[in-house]
Amino acid sequence: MEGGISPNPVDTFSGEEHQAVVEDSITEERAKDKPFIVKPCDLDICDQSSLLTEQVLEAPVSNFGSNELTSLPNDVCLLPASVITSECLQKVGSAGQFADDECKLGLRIITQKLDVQSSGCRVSTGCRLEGESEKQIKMESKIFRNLSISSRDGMCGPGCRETWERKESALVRSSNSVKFPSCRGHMSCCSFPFNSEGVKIVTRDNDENSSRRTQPRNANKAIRSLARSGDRRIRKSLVSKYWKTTTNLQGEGYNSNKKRCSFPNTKNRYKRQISQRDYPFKKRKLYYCSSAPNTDVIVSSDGICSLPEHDSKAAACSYGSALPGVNAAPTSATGECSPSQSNSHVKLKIKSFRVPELFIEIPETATVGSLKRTVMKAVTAILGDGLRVGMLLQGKKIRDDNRTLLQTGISHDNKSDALGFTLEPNHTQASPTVCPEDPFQLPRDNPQPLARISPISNAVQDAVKQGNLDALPDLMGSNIRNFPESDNDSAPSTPDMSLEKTPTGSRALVAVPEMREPLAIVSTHKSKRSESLQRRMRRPFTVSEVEALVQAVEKLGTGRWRDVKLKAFDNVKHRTYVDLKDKWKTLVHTARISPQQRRGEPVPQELLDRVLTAHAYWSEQQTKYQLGSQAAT
DNA sequence: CTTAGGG
DNA sequence: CCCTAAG
Repeated sequence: MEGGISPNPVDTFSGEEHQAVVEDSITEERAKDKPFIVKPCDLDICDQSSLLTEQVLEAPVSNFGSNELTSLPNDVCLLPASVITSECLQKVGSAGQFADDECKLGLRIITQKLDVQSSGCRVSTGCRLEGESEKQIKMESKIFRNLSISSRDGMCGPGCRETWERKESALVRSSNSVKFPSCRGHMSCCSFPFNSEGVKIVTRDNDENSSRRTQPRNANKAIRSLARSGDRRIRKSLVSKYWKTTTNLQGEGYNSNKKRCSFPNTKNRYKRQISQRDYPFKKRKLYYCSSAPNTDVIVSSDGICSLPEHDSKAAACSYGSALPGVNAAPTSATGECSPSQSNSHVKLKIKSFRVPELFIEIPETATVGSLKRTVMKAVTAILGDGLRVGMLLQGKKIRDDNRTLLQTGISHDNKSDALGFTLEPNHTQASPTVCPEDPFQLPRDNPQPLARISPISNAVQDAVKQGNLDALPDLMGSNIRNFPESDNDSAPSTPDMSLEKTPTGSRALVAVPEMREPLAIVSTHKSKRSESLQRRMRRPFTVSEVEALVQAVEKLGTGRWRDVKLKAFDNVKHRTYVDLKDKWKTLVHTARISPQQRRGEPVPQELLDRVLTAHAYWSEQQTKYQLGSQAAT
């Protein structure tokens, strides 16, 4: 677990001095219900020639209690970890707008934790800076520091730990170079395709493993095409979610990190991307590493109940207004905190939310200002959409908001760990925060849940899939159900409970008073931007799909994929005509090889025969046509 | 945007 | 599936 992780929080600092500073400054604000202090401050590191340590830790921190930054409307926001991303960033973001139009805004998020001294605690603070535009800024010795405090390891769930481990990634700024040792725990990859002025920002999906692309291709079309058409879309990619500066630039921590991190030669690719500025950035699977739920949730029958009664109710209600219907149920035996009603109530304790990460990839030659701006853009872009809550049960995403908890399988006697909550971007909201001329701004497309989950086979998911299923052509017949097990693309359209819809949703989260482990990390979730950068999820063709394809091709031929699409796969968003063309290609290949060499779901020989037949026929037709046209000329 | 092909 | 060149 050492992978780039500093076992001792203090290691990330230059010494006890800083530790002390942090401690002191935090003490005042320390409060259980105020795990975080989010405060935009006028931290202008641009003119500093000294180590950031001072500015980051002393100046800002000291200001917390002194109201020196009263110029900002929301200069101090106390927020629980659960909302660090949404609320915090929003606050910060909005404040930032007021703070300084010159973009000399320093965003600082300090996590307060009571157990700083406890073993396993890690202290770090996030410093997100928004800077001037292209102006080259000299800050030879500036350091960005990421600072946050985690709780005791013992209190952290797996996900939590991972989160913190990744924190180790640091950004070290020294001399004229910016290093992004983005080692993230066990993750073995980091990429820093820095080249010129390009900047990439990508938010990494926590569930990227599930290799799911949320956005239906069609939905992306506009964007993609837009991008393709040579727009000024700037591609941002991932790099490191945490930018930390270590006072000891040459410190072991840094070096070790550096060693551990390989810097894949993404230069070429980056170059290409820059030049094209349009195509989805191909994220490597290496990035997909986290599969843990975003939250540590305890659904208990053992009396754990950290939510105030009203919150519990609210939460319950927001999950489908199911409980009201269950009236006769007796109070759970262990319901110490159970509401005074006779219903069976599910008691939830959301220990914390782990939010998605924000990766930023920026050339070493980029200016500090551009980096700041980049971060700001990313943050504001996310903020614009707000967040919504997602829910996982047994690792599967629950999309049907209308189901009752019972129907979904959540009952008062549920086992813990079954539930998971996620904060997802809520793309239904308009975002007014982004500057119009912002070159980094991306079009807002459909919602992109932060957390992807693996195929959902649950009945709960069926409803979600309806859209696609319904779209299937009748020729699919009864095989309709065989279609892509998980059409996650439909997720966005699912009326997930959103913060707006569930008045108590966000409030409840905020209300959690005893957040002992502020796991929340300052980061942005995946934005539309990244969406298009992600590889689509693999969706093997089902037999029925193959049949539909074959049938369509038999009739239309092999050169009219668009028509094929329209005929047999219209409304099947995730199958593009290119996909169909590719599939036909593979079908032909499959049909030609021996059955033993075939992989995947076996395609009935009958279909393969038809494939060959149709292929031969249409090839002949094409040949004839070509010969004919040649003769004509 | 579509096609057609290579990767 | 992705990415492109071409049309």
